[in-house]
Amino acid sequence: MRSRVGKRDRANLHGGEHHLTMSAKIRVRFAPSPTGYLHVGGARTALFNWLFARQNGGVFVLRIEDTDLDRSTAESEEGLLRDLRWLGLDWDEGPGIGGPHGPYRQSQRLEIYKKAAHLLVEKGRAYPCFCPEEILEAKRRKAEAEGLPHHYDGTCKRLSREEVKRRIASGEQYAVRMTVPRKDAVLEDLIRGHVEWKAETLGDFIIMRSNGMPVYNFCVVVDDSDMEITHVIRGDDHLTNTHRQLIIYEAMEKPLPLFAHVSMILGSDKTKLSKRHGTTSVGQYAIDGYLPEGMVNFLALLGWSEGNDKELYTRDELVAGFSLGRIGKSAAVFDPVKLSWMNGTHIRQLSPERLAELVAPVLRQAWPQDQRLSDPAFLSKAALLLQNHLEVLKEAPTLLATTLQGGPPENDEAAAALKFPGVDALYAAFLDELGRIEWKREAINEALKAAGKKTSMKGKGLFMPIRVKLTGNCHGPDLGLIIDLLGLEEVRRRLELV
RNA sequence: GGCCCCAUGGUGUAACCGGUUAACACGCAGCCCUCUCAAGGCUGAGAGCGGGGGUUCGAGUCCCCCUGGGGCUACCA
Repeated sequence: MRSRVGKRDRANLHGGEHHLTMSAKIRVRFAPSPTGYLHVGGARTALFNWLFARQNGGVFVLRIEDTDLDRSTAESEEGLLRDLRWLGLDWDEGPGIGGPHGPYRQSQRLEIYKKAAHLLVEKGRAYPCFCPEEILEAKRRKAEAEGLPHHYDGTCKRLSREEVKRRIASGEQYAVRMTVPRKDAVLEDLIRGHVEWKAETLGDFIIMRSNGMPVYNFCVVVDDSDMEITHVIRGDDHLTNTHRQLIIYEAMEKPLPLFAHVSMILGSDKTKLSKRHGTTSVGQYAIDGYLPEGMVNFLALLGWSEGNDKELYTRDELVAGFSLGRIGKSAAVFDPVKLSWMNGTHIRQLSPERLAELVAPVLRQAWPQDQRLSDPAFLSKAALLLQNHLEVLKEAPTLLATTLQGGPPENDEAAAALKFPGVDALYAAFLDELGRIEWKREAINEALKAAGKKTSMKGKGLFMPIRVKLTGNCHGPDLGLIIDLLGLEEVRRRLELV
């Protein structure tokens, strides 16, 4: 299905001005830093990249940005990969897979950055800077106090070739600084449209630290360029970084990718989404029994819409319907209530067998001793009974507790149902009917009706005593399903209990 | 402070190049279905499109200003 070309779709076509599009195969990347868990914002960025790649038969690259050695951990990286896999966002190149543009961890690409930086110095687009951090800091403070823009003053740019050579030879430590051209920068962003920065907004900035480690903005450009990324789809927080990156691209004489800056996800109070707003970790949602298809569906609609009323999507439908041009500009509030609802709709779409598979471990954890929970037929029936009641898998034990365990009336209302006149005759009649049928759902319902007829009970008077006697509760799933699940022996046991 | 981005009901979104009573979904209320609870169906309340100026016969949609929120401003990513 082709989506019609709207106002914003047209913005896509501006890509023609850039060098790296049309003929080249589409290549996108998700580049998280392994300094924590995968949060929903990152997941949504990854999803948009993945959808775009899959839709266009492109390549989805996963790159680990771990140049901050202090904060990056292996566990964090593993968690990231695990959660991405859980969401079904498989990558074509990256950790665990490899690919022609590796390595895919920045910590393993140090030589590449060094080479690139030296090349820029040789070309005169960057220069060594010997200024000690403390002095720079002091100058910055002073300028700030006076309310002036605090840009690097260019001290080391004016150094003579000989002096530079001498100081390097003498082992002096130095950073590498970009020479920022006196030229305004322009970005045609696929989502934000035309964005520009005045030249004087930016001073010469560092691309290699004096300890030899590259700086983020530099790595990104070197890697995206090296990995032949055609579309950089990333968070809004990188929009202003693009100014520096544009300058680096130009200095390196590398073709530009297209950029698409996606807005942030906010918490209920419209501030940046954080732990205090509730669960933000994708891994936690997995543990809590959300479905990846529910999560993906929900995330896709946070900032994107096909332009119609459709809200419930399968993965394939998302791949088919997605377009960068229809991503909105404004930040979106993460609404866990709607996520739960949406997850529920996806649970209802599952086959009872599939739901049984998913819910089995949760139930077994709640009742490790219950033998019935290893019987697929039993689980399937349990799933049937749960299906309209679950929003999240982990609710299953609570919902099933009274059915599985039975028990005395839970409150006065339930107790009252057991005192309806003639209930003992009803139990007996019902058990009698049950005893002579072939155990099938329709037959169970027939038996229920027949017992009602025999004892002149119907409606509440018929169902409630049996329901309460069986489960101790006057609310719950369809009574026929409960009886089918429990089986004749168990039903008999519970109904005969005095 | 400087620069950049954003702004439709409580929330997510829709409203094609400006032109019907601003639509859909979540949530909320009610009704129907029903043994109950859900699910499902239906109905309703809820925004006049952050505020103010323009442009126009006509603006949520274009322009300007303001306000609010967010981001960047580092030898963090």
